[in-house]
Amino acid sequence: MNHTPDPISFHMNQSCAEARERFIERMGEHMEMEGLPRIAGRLFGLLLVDPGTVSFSDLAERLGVSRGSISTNARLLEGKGLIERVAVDGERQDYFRLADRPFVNMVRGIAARMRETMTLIDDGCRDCGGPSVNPGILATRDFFAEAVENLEELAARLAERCGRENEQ
Amino acid sequence: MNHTPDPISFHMNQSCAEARERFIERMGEHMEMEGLPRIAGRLFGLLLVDPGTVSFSDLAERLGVSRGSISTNARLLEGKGLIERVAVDGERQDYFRLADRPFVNMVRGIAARMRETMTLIDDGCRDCGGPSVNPGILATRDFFAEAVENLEELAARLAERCGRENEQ
DNA sequence: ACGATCGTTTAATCAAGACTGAACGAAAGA
DNA sequence: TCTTTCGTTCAGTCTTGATTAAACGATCGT
Repeated sequence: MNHTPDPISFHMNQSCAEARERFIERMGEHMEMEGLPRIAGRLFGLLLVDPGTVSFSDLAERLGVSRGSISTNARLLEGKGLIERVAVDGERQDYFRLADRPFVNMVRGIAARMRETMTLIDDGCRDCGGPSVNPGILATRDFFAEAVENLEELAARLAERCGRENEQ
Repeated sequence: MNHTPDPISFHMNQSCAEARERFIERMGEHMEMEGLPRIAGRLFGLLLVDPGTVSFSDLAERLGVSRGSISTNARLLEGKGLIERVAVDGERQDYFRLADRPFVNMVRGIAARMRETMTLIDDGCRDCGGPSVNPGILATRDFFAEAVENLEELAARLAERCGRENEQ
């Protein structure tokens, strides 16, 4: 208790902790911009910063939100393949950690949504294919096709790199 | 007036019109899912299937929305580089059509936003200073870097292809 | 000058969803 | 069995943002 911490490392830890907090908030804002609940983004950010597993109630406490919010948003992130729920032997609580390849799954999710858009436009091309169709719709379809291909390429590259580095 | 249309082409037009309506609505729902106003999606869908240019008030009438909504959402889509506002010589009204190089600017916009988030994370890393930057934050930063690079690559490819096809 | 028509803006309404707190059923430990 | 702790769910609150109608300034035609 009466131990004065080393001023340098104390300052380091201090600023590091602040940096982590900022990172978590930033991720919350970013994910909110992307259409997800802010709490989901903060939860993801917390698990990104925290190397180990974090318990359900720790999440609620550290993020300062209700257990209900943790339940909902954790399930959401699980569904997106960004985090994983793990059982700890002696413990009754659920624990969470980052999924194996969170960003790969994230990009794949985006690609899937875009592919949906593409097929929607594709159907439009086919059904509205009268003589007087706007040629712009064809270019649009091509764009989505290329974008989807591009994203899946990116996902593959990320997956490969991920596998090389720590074969998760 | 007393001209009975060719039954085949008449039926074509009929089903085509229905298909277009459906397409417009679906595009509205889809864009709503993507975080844009539904009207913006329907407006975009209308210009996708309709050849040529459509006037401001035609948009309002055909979509059954107020002129204010057209004003707001058309500006939004213009900002994203998806549609263009064109002046018709004899007309006072504004006319709209699909943008010449759709999506290039859109992709650039997405890339810019991601780059912004990335630099924010970067700053956070730097503030933390020491050699012991959180590995999770580093991985996130790297992911954003690669994603941004990837997007800008895609934008460049699209721009080039666009320029080849109609040398604008 | 006047009236009409254009697009924009603003205040107000309205719906969607994020978040919470309490209630609930399940499971573990006493 | 009783109590506690767990995660989920549901009703309710609250915020955000989409949409509209009306007011507005600008511009054209007369």
